[in-house]
Amino acid sequence: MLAFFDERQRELPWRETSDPYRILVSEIMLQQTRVETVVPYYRRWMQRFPDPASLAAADEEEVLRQWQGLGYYRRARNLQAAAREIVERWGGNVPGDAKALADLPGVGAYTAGAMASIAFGQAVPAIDGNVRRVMARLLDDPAPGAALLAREVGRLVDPHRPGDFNQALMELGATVCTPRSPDCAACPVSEGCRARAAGTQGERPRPPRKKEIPHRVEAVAVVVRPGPTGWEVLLRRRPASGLLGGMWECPGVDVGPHGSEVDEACVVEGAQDVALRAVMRQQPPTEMRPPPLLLDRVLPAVDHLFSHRRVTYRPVRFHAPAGLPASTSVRWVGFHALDPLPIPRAQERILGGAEPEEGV
DNA sequence: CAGGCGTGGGA
DNA sequence: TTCCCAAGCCT
Repeated sequence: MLAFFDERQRELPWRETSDPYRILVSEIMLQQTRVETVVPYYRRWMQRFPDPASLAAADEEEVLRQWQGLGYYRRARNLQAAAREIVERWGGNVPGDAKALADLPGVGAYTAGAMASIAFGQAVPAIDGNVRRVMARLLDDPAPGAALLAREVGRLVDPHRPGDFNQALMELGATVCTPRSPDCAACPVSEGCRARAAGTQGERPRPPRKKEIPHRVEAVAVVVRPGPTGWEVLLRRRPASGLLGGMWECPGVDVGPHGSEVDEACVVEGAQDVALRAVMRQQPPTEMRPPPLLLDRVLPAVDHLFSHRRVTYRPVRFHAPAGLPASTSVRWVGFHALDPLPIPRAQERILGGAEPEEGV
């Protein structure tokens, strides 16, 4: 495995350093995310947040902005929380103790093992999806449990080069022992592979049963108004927890399952309703009258697939008068001043086709 | 332990 | 188009 790694490992930016912080950032970014996707994010991140102190001191909004497009945004919040813990509790140095690592927010069994072995040279296993698949095939076990995997990999890990060994196992899974059509001819350990001997490598590990993902329709209010430098749009910030936590978006509301009787009138009504709610929030409840929102037009639908649900956004554009106030969770932002705000992909697509053509 | 939690790329 | 993911973690 070590010879395989020495010969076949890919050149990756986080393999050019021994800085535990940099390795931590790469591990968090790589959770459920492709290497090719991570590389540019990693480079930009290291430019902006080169050490735990700079990350700890940053505005959370900028942290999320740097993460924009990577997905699973809780990782970004957790990473900043981890940086703050590293600064305050560990003097700015990532702790090398496996227990202390696992206590950091966003660091679970895999990441703690990866950090302990790769960054600190400890002979512990690091079991991710690749390793699970490789071991399931080597053992010809359709569903190896966590305890068995930890035991077996822990027994195999090289005490002199634990980090390289763990990465070799992952690299093998990523480039040779792939989920579909594994290249057994190129595998350095195919002779000891029980699934290969039995011809069952295509069935290991057993694929998990897939669940039906719900498809919802969401009415979206694109409320625009003339501003000093062009059109502005009303955005609200999502709650810190849950889907797209802390990201900014046009106000939207679920109006039912896709395929049901969701007609255009229903969409317009839902959008207007949620727009008014966003504008009215944090208003003096007494003399505030609902502001006039002029229906402009229904914009093209945007279909988006999340990890666990599918959403068809039905944006409707309204014009609002000047002078409506903002708050901590509601802002008016120029279409050409969206840069600093963390905005999810689907919202980018909605906003991309939402700016009025006419001048102010 | 099941389910929530993003995104983009390849088959 | 549709499906399957890809270096998991948290509740």
